[in-house]
Amino acid sequence: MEHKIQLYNTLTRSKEVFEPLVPGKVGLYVCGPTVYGPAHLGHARPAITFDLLFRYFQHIGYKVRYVRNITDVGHLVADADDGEDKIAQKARLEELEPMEVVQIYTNEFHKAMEMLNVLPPSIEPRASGHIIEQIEEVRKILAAGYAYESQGSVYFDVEKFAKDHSYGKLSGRKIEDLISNTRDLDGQHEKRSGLDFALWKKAQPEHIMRWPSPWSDGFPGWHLECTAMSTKYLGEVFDIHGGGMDLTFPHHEAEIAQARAAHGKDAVRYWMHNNMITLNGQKMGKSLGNAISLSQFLSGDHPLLEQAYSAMTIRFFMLQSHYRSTLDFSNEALQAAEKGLERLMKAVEKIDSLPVSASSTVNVAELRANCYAAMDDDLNSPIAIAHLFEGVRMINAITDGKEQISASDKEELKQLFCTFVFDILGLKAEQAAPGGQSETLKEVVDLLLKLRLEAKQNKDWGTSDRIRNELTALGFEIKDTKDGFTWELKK
RNA sequence: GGUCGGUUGGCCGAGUGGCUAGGCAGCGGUCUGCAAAACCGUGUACGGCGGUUCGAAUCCGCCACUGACCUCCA
Repeated sequence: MEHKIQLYNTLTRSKEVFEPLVPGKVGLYVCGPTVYGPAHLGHARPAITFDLLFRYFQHIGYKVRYVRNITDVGHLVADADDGEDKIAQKARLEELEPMEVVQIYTNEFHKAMEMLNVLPPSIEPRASGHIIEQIEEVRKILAAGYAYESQGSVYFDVEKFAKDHSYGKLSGRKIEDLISNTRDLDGQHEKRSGLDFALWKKAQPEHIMRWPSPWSDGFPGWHLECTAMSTKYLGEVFDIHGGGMDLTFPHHEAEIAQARAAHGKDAVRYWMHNNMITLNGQKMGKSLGNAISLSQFLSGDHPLLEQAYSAMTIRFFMLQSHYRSTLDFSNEALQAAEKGLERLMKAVEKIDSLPVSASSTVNVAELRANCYAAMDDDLNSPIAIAHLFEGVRMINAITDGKEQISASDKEELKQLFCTFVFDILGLKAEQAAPGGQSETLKEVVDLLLKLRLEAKQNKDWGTSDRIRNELTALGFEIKDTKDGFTWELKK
C-alpha cells in the first residue's frame, strides 16, 4: 500500500492525505436513499462516486467496511410538528402498507444499482431495523443534557450544544446567523428554538409507522439513524462519511452534533460530498419535480430524452466528471459519453490481438503511473479516463503498425486496462443485442447479406445498395469487411 | 437576507503561474465500387474590469451572471 491517496475533506475544505484509523482498514459510511420513490439520476451520483472509492480502496489493498443505509422511516415531508413522514404519506396514496412501499422501492433501487454495476455495500442497514439503537442514542443525548422532552417528543437543544461545542463547522454556518434567521419564524411551541431538531417524534393517532419508546409511541427523527447505525457498525469514530452535498446542512451537521453529544467525540475523520446532477443548470431532485428516473433513462421514455441510454453510458458519463463538480445533463453530453465508452471498450478488446515486437516504442509504465496518480488525487476519474484514452491511441497505433510493443509491456497494458476499466471504474461490456435475437432472424439477415455480397461481386451496385439501405432503414448497421460483412441490430 | 461554490473552445468536462487534458461534434485524410464503421490528423478557449508578476485562464480586489443549502414565500 504505497499509495498516498488524497481526499478532499469538507470539514477542512482542503485535500488531505488519507490516513486510516486502523492501518489497512477503512470504515466508510454513506447516506443511502429514502425509499419513497423511484431511483433517479441524482441517486446514481453518490452511489457511483462512493462505489469508485470503495473499489479503489479495495484495489490498493485496504479492507473496507462500507455501510450504506436505507432510510425507511422518519423523513418528514415538511419540518412541521404535525408532519407526516414521506413513506407513510406515499403508503396512504397508494393504499399500501408502508413496509410494502419500502420494499418496492428498495428492490427497484437494488436493481438500478446492479445495472449500474455498483457493488453492494458490506452492510446495508435499514433505519426501521435500528429503532432500539436510536432510542439508546436519544437516551445518551438526554443524559448529556443536550436534549429535552416536550409533549412526548424529544428535541436536540442546538443552542445549548453550541455553547459548549461548535455547531455549523461542516457547513460553515455561524450559530448567531442561524439563530437570527430562524428565531422569529419559530411558531412551533413544542420546540424551544427553531434550530432544534427532533430526535424522537410522538406519533399522531393516524400515523401508522410507530414504535414504543420511553417518551411516546412514535418514530425517530431524521438525523438520528445515521448516527445510530454508523456507531453500531463502524464504531464511535470511523474514517469516512460520504453523501450528497445537499445533505451537509442540516443532516450531517446534526449528525456531528448528535455524535458529540452522545459519545463525547467527533465520529467522522473525513467528510466527503458528491456534487449534484443538474438539469438546465438546476439541481435534479424529486422535490423539484425535475428528476428523470433511472428506468426512464434506460427506456428513453421521457420527453427530455432523445433516446435510451445504457446503464454503462450513465456510469461512464458520471465518471467523466469529477465527483465534486456539478454535472449537467443533456442528450448531447450523454451521446458523447456513449460514443467515447464504445471506443474505450473496443480498444480493450483489441489488446489481446496486438502484434508483439522485441522492444517497445510506447511507454506503458508512464501511462500506468499517470492513471494511479489521477486516482490518488482525490479520485480524479476524469483525468484517469483521459489517460486511458491516451492508451487507446497507443493501442490503435500498435494495431496500425505505427508503434511497437514488447510482450511484457503488452501484458502490463492488458493488466492496466482490465484493472482500471473493469475493476476500478466498474465498467463492463454490454450485450450488443439486448433482448436476444432469434436464430431465425440471424439466418435471414445473413442470407440477405450473402445475396448482397454476390451482387457486389457481380458489381450489381443497385441490388447491393438496395439491400443495405433497406436493412439500414430497419435499424441494422451493416459493416463491410475485406472479404465479407458484419452486422448488428441497433436499438 | 445568510453561508458556501461555480463561470473554460460548438457541447460535455479536467487542470496548472510559463509546457497538448480528454471525450463528442465539426473539418481534412486513410480504407471502400460508393457508403457505413473503424483508424489517423486537426482546434490556442478559459465571464468583465483592475492589480501583483519577467509572465495569469491559473494569485489578489471589485463587478456581473449562475448554482446549492438555510431562511422566507407559496
